[in-house]
Amino acid sequence: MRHNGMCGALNGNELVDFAKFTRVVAVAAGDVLLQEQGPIKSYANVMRGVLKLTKTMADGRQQIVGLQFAPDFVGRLHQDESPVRVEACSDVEVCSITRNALRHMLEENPALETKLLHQALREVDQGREWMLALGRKTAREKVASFLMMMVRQIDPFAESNAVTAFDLPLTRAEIGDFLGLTIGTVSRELTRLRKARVIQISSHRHIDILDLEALRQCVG
Amino acid sequence: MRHNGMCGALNGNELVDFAKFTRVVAVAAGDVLLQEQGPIKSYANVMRGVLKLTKTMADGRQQIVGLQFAPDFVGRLHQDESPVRVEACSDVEVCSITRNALRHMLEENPALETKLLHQALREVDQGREWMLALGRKTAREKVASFLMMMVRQIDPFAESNAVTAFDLPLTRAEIGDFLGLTIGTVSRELTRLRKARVIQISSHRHIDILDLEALRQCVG
DNA sequence: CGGAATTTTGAATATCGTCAAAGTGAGTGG
DNA sequence: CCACTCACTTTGACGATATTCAAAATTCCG
Repeated sequence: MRHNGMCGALNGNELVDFAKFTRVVAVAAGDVLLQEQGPIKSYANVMRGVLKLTKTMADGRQQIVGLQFAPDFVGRLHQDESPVRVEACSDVEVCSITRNALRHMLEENPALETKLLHQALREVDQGREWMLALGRKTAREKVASFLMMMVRQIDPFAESNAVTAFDLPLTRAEIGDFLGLTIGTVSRELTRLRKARVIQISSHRHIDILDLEALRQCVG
Repeated sequence: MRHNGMCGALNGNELVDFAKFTRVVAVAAGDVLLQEQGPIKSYANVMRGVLKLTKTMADGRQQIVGLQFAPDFVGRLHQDESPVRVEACSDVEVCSITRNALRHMLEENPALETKLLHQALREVDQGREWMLALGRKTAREKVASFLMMMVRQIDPFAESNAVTAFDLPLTRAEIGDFLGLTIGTVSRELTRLRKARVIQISSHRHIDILDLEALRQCVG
């Protein structure tokens, strides 16, 4: 069920080519892979860690418009400038490939384009899901939806009674930038969920889901 | 510069095939082409008119997550259920094609997949642009951004001093659903822009842009 | 011309933002 | 190992923006 990145479209020989053209790059938390409206010198695949895609207004207001996990493809195809800033939320490893090498691989390997189309369509769907949250959900529902998204990232088929635990890849400020809320509201709503015994929070980053069904109710 | 739909990828013979597999369908304002989570029996291209893509919550709250104009492709590829409801805002003509016929055409014609990838990437970009608006812009900025979007739909390169006029394809309620606002707030902000002599409104639907530069200032 | 639908406008309210202060935890260096 | 610092988070009081609900006005269409 889970998609498996560029490499999944390749056979033996192609994987050899792939290895020739790509290299693994370590990216530290906070490093910027692409600037908003900056040139796209290379593309990449996330191997490990979390990237955030952000858009910023002239006065500094910021919105996270996407999160990328392994094995997502990174970079805007068929465009010279990146429409978003791409920044590492955690330490990240990516598999980097130059524009030319990618173009070459696309020519050799039509299945790769199909792969990329699939990811683009998934990103469209995800974006629309979040548009509903941003436009119509309350702060409480937004925070609950975000937590549900994290749960699904761990276990797409989590049972209602499952107890899940994970570390948030984002700070409170980043969660706010993702949900269109301020840091204060995010913190208040998390506290509220904690006091309602829906979640448990350890050292700010670690979340235990105590009542997944209750969380589901909260998403609206 | 302007993209030209599925047909642009086809040569003479392929266009003949295309005509065999597709048929022009008239869709009245308010008609639903696809239900949210409904089956996708066919795909289409918008030939004329405006479609809205919406998502709805259990309690009826609604969000427009996309608008489609000619010559956009309609329908979620590689998925059996539509993630959005697709409804005609105005009387619309589409060029309809069955799933099987489209699959056949994609097999025959690799350039078509490239076309569809291009559109998907554009939709990702548009979605992200609106996520910024939904999450971070004020009501005033949202309404101004919407009007700017309409202007660009007419004339992508409108000059600062150009005087543009158009009919809104959406009701106030739909504009609200698009911007994550209530009908009242939309109306108030339009009134405000009118009183500031940035726009002029005739019979609710017709808009004259009196001061495009001022409108640009308002988008944030 | 008349009735329905849509839009505008107003008053009161709720939600979330702002600003500031206090609290917590991770990392550093003694 | 402890103390210190810095960044992040929590919490509180207050205020602004957008919502709700309702009534009046406008436009559309038969």
